[in-house]
Amino acid sequence: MERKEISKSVLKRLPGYLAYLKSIPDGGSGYISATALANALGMGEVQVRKDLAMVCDGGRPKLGYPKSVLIDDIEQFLGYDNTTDAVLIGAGKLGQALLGYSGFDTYGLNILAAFDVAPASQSEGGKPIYHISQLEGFCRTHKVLMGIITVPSAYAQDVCDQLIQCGIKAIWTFAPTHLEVPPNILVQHENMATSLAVLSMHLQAQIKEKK
Amino acid sequence: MERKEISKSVLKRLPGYLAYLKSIPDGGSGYISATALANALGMGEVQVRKDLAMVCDGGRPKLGYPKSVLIDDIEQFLGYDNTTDAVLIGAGKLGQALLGYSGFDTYGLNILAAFDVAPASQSEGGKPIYHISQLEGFCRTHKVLMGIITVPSAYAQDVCDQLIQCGIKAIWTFAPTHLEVPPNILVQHENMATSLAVLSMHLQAQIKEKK
DNA sequence: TCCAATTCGATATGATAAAATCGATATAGA
DNA sequence: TCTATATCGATTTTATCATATCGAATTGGA
Repeated sequence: MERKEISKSVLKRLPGYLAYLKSIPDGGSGYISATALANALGMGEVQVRKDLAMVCDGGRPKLGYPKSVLIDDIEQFLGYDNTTDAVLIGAGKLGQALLGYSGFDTYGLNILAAFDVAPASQSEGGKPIYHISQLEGFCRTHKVLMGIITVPSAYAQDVCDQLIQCGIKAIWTFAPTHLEVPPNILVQHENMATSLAVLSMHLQAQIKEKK
Repeated sequence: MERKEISKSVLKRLPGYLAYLKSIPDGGSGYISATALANALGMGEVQVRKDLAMVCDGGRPKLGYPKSVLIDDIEQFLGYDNTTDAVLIGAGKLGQALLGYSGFDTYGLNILAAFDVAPASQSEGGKPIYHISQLEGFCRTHKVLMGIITVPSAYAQDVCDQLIQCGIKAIWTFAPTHLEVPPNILVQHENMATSLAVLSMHLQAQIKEKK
């Protein structure tokens, strides 16, 4: 499957398909249809089919797609097959939670080490925690391209600048603040505030409705 | 400002404006223009203006919006002024990190307690951790409407069903799996997998480009 | 062998969101 | 007081995404 331009919205749905495909047992025909996937995940079947067509070819009428091939294709497309190394800045509670989470390797993410201004606990979940001053040296020698920011908002921009200085190209931030970066750097906000906004809006609507 | 139908994409941008507005010092004219906001956050000025028009009226030509009024209006719109109570299920590392995070009260979220099958540490960051069997009683007495799921994927659907049983109307889940719920329940995925997908896609493109 | 059922793939339509354009208004400075 | 300018607010245009429709293909059973 050659690589096409893909829209971000398709990209964001792919992990969902993948998780579901992996969750169903191996028995049965070994085939899965777009229709079945759509029903299971509560989506439109056309959308699923179009999404799958982006990453995989060889869907057969009446049968669907071979499950194992489909899984492989999505994983390959998402880059789960070759791991990317990352560093994490900010070894607070959230930082340590991420550092200790063992599930990232299935997504092809490997957090090499954490950095902090006060590296209290030396090693959390097998991963080392260094002083922030060692960041640049570490990134250069390991050719790290991704940085994860879990520091308070006030320091996020500082850390962000440092990471870029170290040659980082992609930043995953949990700080609820805007980060100013050059155009070739990608910033992905894990924005809890937006999620909460959506949720509380829903609750407000529900409460209002009841009156 | 009366409440209109608002699109989800607008809703998701509002916290960003709010965070920026709060971050700038109080000095100056006390006014902020949509143009200035757009430049600061790297967005189109028309979009910002339209978004603000949804939640606030009284922008004045040549000056912009009064900053303090704007902040209040957005906060009120997002429901940050009246707190919503929530329970958290799964007191693992991530669960405890969320439980101990003190920043949620600024978003109007108040996590009352956590529940787990094995409530090892009794009380994390001042919040109690109970056994899962006490969930329903607790939710009923406190009239809790929001649940936060931080259990492994395998148990997520179970927990989700229990929460709905307890009268929960909105669910915030960190488990990377699809949840089946009745139509009146809102599920908000904090989907780390999708964020990673976007990031790793960017890195792949960058690496490819360099060749 | 033939037919019905199901699914794929492509095309067309519709909805939604972003961007551009334009006139109106109020402010600041001359 | 008058004029130039910056900003708002509304309208229109464009682009993007989601949904619906239709024909082609293949399988499984009659």
